[in-house]
Amino acid sequence: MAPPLAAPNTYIQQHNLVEQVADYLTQAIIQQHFLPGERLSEVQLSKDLGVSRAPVREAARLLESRGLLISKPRRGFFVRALNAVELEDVFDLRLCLERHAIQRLAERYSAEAERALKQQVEVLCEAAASNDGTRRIEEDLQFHRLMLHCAGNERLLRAFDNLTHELRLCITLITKTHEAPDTIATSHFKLLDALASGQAATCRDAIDYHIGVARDFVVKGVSDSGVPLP
Amino acid sequence: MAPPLAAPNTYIQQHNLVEQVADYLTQAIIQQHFLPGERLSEVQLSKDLGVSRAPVREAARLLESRGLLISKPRRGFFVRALNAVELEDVFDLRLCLERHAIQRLAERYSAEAERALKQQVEVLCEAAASNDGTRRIEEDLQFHRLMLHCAGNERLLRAFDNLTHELRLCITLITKTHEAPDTIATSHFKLLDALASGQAATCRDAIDYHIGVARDFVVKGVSDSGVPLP
DNA sequence: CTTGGTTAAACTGTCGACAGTCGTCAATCG
DNA sequence: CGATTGACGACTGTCGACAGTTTAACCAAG
Repeated sequence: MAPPLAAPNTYIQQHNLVEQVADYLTQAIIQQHFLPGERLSEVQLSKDLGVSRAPVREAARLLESRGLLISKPRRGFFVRALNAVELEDVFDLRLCLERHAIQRLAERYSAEAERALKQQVEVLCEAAASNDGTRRIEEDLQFHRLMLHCAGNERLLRAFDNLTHELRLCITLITKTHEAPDTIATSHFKLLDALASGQAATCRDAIDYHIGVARDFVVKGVSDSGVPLP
Repeated sequence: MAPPLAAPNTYIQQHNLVEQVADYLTQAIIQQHFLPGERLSEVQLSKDLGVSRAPVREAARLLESRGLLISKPRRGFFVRALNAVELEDVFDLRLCLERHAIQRLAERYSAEAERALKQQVEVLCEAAASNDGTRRIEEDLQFHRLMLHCAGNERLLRAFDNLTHELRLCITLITKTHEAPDTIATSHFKLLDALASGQAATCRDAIDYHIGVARDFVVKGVSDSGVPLP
């Protein structure tokens, strides 16, 4: 998939224009083809994608609700730029959600859930060994998403998905940096061990450490590169 | 404010049509002028409100992102109907968020925050003594919103706001039932006491009990009236 | 060279219209 | 009599256009 468009109407084809435009915009933003703080022109996007402004506007509103864009009245839509405080808040909320999820999951841990999670860790390990930074991160998020799914609260999962959309805003900044594959493997197996133990405190400690490492990693990646302040 | 419209264009006046339509729809839904599961006709709404379909569609998408509406492709927008499981999930997530918030707040509890919360409890007590069921609930929610605000994580507050939108879906069902004013007062003062104690465990127990009571109250109210299943 | 005001271009917010699709209802067939 | 199919009607998805506002450029004055 290659968002930046030369000739009009290469991707957008038929129905569900809103969803297609939203996907296009999402990819373009997380791949930083649109920079944080940049203004998106509705007419320009319409021309580039070969659609009218209506689906573009609705897609933009969708992304606004996901925190990828912000709209200023009579000004248009801008790519969201996370500052340090907001990034801290995002990880704090992620900690909140995952703590709760791992506790709920521990209460109802099944062989089926364990099997699914182990399988995803294997997929993640395989991705971790590759050079595709984006895939590595996506599979990592997918593991956590699966964990929240197995926790059995769909609403909790939705909140997590909303959060990951914002996470992806600054994910490209860390796709370059490699984390050792075995580090990733052991770090996730520790979560599985904690779940298998069934101890609430063990689970909490495990997820606290896990998210803490991830947060430091992203914060470091962001501060190492040039970044925003709204 | 009285959403159900007889003559066209009584409320909607000038700019910010999307927001105005969204407010109108929100009020109409939580006051059950549109019933759960009911289909909303874009053209009908356009006629009633005296605006075109574009702002109606965008407002509907906004409410969809808040969980008040759901869209079925080529079918339109429908008022969301929460079933028992989803309601349980909502309160579980609320517990998750408020547990985290009260812990964070306890870590940074200031005289200023205490004053603001106490003031809101007083407002709530006054509302509790009144006969306005909706106001009673809104002031209750406002107290919790203030608590999350004082916790210092804007993203956490946003997640809570999203959740309360869904809560309002079934709030009208319990506005009729009275909870004794002194019960409401003491129940919230207990939260303040827990915060003042600075003990994490005390705070957690207090919020667990508080949310548990609220959940039982709503669940009972819902099961007492006729209700949904998607 | 800077600064202030004025004008023009570009853009957003909104509107009405058209085409394709889905649901409904009635007529027909088994 | 029940099921199937066809046409009709209503509605959504999308489009191009207009009006008001914001932004940008340009010119003139200090």
